[in-house]
Amino acid sequence: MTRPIKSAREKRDTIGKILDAACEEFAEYGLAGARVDRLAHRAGVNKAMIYYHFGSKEKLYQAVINEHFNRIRQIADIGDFTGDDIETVFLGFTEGLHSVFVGREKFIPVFLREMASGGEYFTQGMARVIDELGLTRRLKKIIDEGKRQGHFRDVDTRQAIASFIGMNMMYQLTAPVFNAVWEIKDEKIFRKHRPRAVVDLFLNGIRAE
Amino acid sequence: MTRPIKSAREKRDTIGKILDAACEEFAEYGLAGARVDRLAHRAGVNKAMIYYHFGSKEKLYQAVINEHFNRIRQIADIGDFTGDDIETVFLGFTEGLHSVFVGREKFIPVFLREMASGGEYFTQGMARVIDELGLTRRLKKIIDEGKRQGHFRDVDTRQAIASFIGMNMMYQLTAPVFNAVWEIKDEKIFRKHRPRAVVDLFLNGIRAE
Amino acid sequence: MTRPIKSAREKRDTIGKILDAACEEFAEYGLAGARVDRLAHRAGVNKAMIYYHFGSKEKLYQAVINEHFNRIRQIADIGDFTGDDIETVFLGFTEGLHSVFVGREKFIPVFLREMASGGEYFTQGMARVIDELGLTRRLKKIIDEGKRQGHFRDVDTRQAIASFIGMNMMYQLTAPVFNAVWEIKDEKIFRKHRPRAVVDLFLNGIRAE
Amino acid sequence: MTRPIKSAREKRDTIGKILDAACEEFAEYGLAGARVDRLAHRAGVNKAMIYYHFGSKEKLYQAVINEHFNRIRQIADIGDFTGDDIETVFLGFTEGLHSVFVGREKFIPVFLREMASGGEYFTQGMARVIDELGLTRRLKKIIDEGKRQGHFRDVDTRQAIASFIGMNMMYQLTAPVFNAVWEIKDEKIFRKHRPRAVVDLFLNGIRAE
DNA sequence: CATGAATGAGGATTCATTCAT
DNA sequence: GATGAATGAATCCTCATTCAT
Repeated sequence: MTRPIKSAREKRDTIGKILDAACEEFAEYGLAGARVDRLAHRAGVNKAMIYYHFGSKEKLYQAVINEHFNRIRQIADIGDFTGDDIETVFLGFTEGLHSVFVGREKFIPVFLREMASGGEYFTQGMARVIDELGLTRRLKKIIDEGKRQGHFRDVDTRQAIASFIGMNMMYQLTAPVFNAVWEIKDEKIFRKHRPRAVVDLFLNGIRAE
Repeated sequence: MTRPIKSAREKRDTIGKILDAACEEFAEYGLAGARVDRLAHRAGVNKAMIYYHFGSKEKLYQAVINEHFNRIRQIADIGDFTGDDIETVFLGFTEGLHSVFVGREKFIPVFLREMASGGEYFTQGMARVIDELGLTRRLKKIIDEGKRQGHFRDVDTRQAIASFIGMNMMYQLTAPVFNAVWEIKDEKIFRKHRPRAVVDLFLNGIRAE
Repeated sequence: MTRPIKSAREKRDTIGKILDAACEEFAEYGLAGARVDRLAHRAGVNKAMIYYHFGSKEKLYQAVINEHFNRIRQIADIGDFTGDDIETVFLGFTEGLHSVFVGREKFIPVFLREMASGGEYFTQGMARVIDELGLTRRLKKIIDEGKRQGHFRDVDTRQAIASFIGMNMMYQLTAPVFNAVWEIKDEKIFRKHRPRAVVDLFLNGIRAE
Repeated sequence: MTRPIKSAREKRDTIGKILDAACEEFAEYGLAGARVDRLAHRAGVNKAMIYYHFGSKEKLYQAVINEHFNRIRQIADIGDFTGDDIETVFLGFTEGLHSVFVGREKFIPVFLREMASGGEYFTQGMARVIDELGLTRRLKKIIDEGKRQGHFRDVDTRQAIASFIGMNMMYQLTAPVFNAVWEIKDEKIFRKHRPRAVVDLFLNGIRAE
């Protein structure tokens, strides 16, 4: 006789609904501006459930961030970025960097605000995740290798990485403002062409003649 | 009997103290998280004075942003970015972009948070200021010119600009996290070398062989 | 197939565990301060069980008090306080008064708090229990008798009773504070000697020379 | 030109009103049962003022207790309890003990509940206050002296003190219940006669024949 | 009986803003 | 202009109680 127990899926439902609503709420208003009432309403759950499952607004906030870190981790193996064609390799990196927010655009404002407050927890989490993704090591290795083999000019590797990351992330993070300022009206197309444009510029920038 | 009247300098003092404290407070906590009590304490003035001079927390916030926009404007004419040497010209742009926050590092978190919330007021302000600086037009003009004269490859001008801005701004905006993630310990030196590295990479990236 | 049914003993176990935990919880925090969650945790039972068995926090509270009244009643006949030796008789009273809390020290704070709130239910319950014990009548009778027979001075009987009760109960009820204030470090010994000291003082106090 | 500043009296007014209302509220409901809303209403002040002046419900509670301690201290010198007539001396002690709550009957339930919860702060406060009053030392000294001079029997001094305190305090603290249980209907008269009755019983109890 | 989740009515506390002086 | 106190509308969080299984 099987006692019908709330399935894992149903359980996740309430918690999941809260997490989704939380990400939206925090994205729109920030931790301080988020209202638990509104958040609960958004999630369609009783306010007290938030405290039952997460303890406090802050802990819920961290849960949202953790959840995102975990999702990033799952992207980790999207490609191992190896291969003969250097262009393909860097396109791989670019895709990796872009995929961090794809499908989770809601998280971008949360990300920016965390940057703004420079929270320990977030900084460390980012460092850990990026380390796990191996981005740092792989990028460095490939560029250093290229320099040694004479394919790349003798640029400062760290500066090159900083530029590569900046080229890739900045538009993603600031698209709304960027579009307004630079009057980009065909955002979709612009986004589609972006990876190739970035890799093209970057590789030509460091390639030895 | 002389009624002691506060001098104009002293007057500005209170307002100035409030603005400075406000920038810090908003930087650390954001608009929603900022506390008028704490802000007043920081500024060393009575809380009611804030309302006397600025009317409300939000208006004070806008005053802080406006003040920053005005400072940027004053940098506008730092150089007209003309000259024969293309490298010098782009170094000029880079300096311009960097100077936006130099000496106003406290404002960066405010900036990031505004990016996050995508506030109309801020977006429009940014657009206006950048337009006034002529950054857009000048950059576009120079790149297009270069392409026409055959100095530059036939890259997508807008993508190139997006990359150039990203290279320049990203590190500035996210230095604390970036340093942690990429283990940059000599930030000062790294920052000093950054403009040259950026311009070098960018120009090599778009230059025709 | 035998359906396993909880035995009466096990049944009592849950109810008993709840009552014990309740006494502790109410003792430490009072009715208003008691938390049903914590109480359930203390008892090691599911919170809903408390409502299943007792209906509400208040009813559980009354159950705790009732249980204590019942225990007092069972002590009632510990002695019938008769006999020739007046000292033995009063020692009997003293023992009776002391036994009210012996082995139920946890109940003392509940008792004090009830005193504080002067609840009808409790006051009446106390009156009934004490009446059943016959304390009032017997004490009064013995003292009045003693006065008539010339063994006792012509003291005000009610005042004498109030003093006798006070001497007996006050230390019991306030031992922790009393010990701290009067620096009593050998509480055990002090308690052991207390009954004799009380009876000795009291009888000498009312005895005719 | 005198700037009219809120007088000390007026200042005390709000704080004083809160303290008075708090004593009542805490007396009736205890710390946990007290409601800040109701308390504020009782005091006729805005709820936020409680937090402005006291910080939290708990701190207000401590303020109430402290205030009472301070009042007790001010009674300290009501008499120096010296003189030839031993009866007068002990009447002095009795008055001292009674005066602790006279005019502050509202505080008694607070006192009882503190006894119940055995809070460090309270216990220590009581010890300190009583020490300052010199009750302990004086009582002990007088009884020991009396024993040495042969006026008193060789009773255990500490037990005698415990009895004396019990006789004096118990009725005060538990009057409502005591009256109900022992059917005391003329409380006023009973109270008036109490000090003499107590001293009479006590002195006869320890006096050498 | 037992359990984990759910609910709704509070309850403590905060905070932008205003007022009297 | 400057100050400390006052105000009222939130806002976070708790808790007794109930429900579905």
